[in-house]
Amino acid sequence: MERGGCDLQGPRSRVGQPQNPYWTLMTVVTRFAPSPTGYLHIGGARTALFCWLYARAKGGKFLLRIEDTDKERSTQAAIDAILDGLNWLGLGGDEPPVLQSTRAARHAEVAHELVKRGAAYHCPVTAEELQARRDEAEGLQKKKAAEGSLSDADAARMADLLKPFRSPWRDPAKPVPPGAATVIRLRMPDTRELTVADHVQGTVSRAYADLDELVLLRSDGSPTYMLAVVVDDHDMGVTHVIRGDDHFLNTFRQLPIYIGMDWPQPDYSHVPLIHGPDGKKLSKRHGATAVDEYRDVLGYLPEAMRNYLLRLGWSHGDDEIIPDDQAIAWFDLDGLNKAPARLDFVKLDSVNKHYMALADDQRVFALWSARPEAKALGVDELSRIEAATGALKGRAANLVQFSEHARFLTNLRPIALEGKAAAQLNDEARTRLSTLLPALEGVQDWSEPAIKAALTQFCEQNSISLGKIGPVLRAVLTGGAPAPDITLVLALLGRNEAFARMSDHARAGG
RNA sequence: GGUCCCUUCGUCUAUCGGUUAGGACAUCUGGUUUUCAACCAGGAAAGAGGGGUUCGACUCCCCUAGGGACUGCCA
Repeated sequence: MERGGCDLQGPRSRVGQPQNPYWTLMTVVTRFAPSPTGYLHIGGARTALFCWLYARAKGGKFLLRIEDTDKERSTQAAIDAILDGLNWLGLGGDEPPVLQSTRAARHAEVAHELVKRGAAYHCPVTAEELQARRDEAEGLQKKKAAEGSLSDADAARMADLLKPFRSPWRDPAKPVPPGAATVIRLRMPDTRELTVADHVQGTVSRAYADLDELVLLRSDGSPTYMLAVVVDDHDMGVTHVIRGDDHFLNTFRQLPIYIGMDWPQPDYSHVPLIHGPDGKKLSKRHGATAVDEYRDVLGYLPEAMRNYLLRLGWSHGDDEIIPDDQAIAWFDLDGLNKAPARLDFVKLDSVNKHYMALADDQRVFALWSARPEAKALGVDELSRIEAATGALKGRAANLVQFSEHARFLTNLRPIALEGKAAAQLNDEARTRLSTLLPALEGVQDWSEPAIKAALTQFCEQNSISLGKIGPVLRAVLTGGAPAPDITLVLALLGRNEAFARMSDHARAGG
């Protein structure tokens, strides 16, 4: 092993004096480092959750860093959207977010230090030259695909081009032409291999010879991502890097920087990406990739999202419902799965339903009232629904369904009868309904128990079961919309609305 | 093309050489019932394929197939 990698025992045996106080104290520091490309991706949210949980589980710190080194693509709006998504999920950082762009000078300083130490060198090879090399390789690949085979010369040329890049200027004896614009390039050894002991991916080795000599500092003096992550992680005292496994191979590119600077290496965990229900990498085509859609459109609760996302790729025996405190107590890196998991909205629904039922009535109502369908309603209807929230929240899997379950409380008289509800309303039923009305009119206190008592009494006096009147009542009151217990429906609608709905149909039938 | 990774019921997963391969969601059947929902009971449902190693393999090794990541002066 090339003096690095990390062992599975936790923050690596930091040989020498730890240069960072956190390591001295063995305090865990994790970070989530999104690039501001517009919104918080659901997969990123899960990664953030893992980082957050691990920090909490170990009594450490969870930090945020915005990777905005690409100024072209970074906007304040995107940064705000990501922070907003994180905050909604309750995954705010323990310190204000670090903006990577503000640290360019420090990055450059490290690049020059690496040159001084011989771990990197100035290189005048241009991006265009490199691109030409890749283009030529691609051309030969296409030729091979088209013609089935290649001449020996072409095959050799292609093999050569496909090899990891080695600049002629890596040889210290070869002086850079005076005046030439240069980048600072990382020097990769030609022999030996690097080993990473990743908590998720296991112990994986890669030959240095398979690694490109990547650019650390661009010709304009700005740092590349590969340099910036390492410097920032080091300076921020990050002990545990938990990130998407699309970065796994990048680890092998970054480790030489730690080695060149003689910095202790962090512990790595590369978690698999989330796939769509069809098993393909999650993309916009699948719908909901941005977490704000889960909140604003799909109507899920943040605690449900945390629970669901946690179970996607992590497990603790047979446990499914894992509230935050339990998650913090149980979370560990070794419970993470290696294979990508698919998003399953049906399961998310069931988890969310659980948390909706537990949630405070006022909170559920407040969340629901922010939705567009709520904004279209009048004051009476809203207060009716507010009063019904406790009875309705446990019946819906999300706020969209909550709307559906609350529909019977909105004013739509005369109620249009749907499907089975219409079938209930025959002449006999109308007549019975008409005889019921006076009995209910006698109810002084329009409350659920009083209504129930009146209904029971009515059934006894007429020697019928509730089954004879219940379905009809339900039909005229709700039109077939989902609704709870019939006495509760009467109570929730309020005396006036209930009678109005009943009268509409009682009279119509004579 | 190269390097690396992945593969247990439809889905998320348990199992860490010996189990009737367990749980959850979904699904199906039955029950309860004032529609839908909820609830209760029960059922069906899995180790990608092929070779090894072993007394014994879902577990270890190899090959194949399928999927994925990386291969930028993007992050």
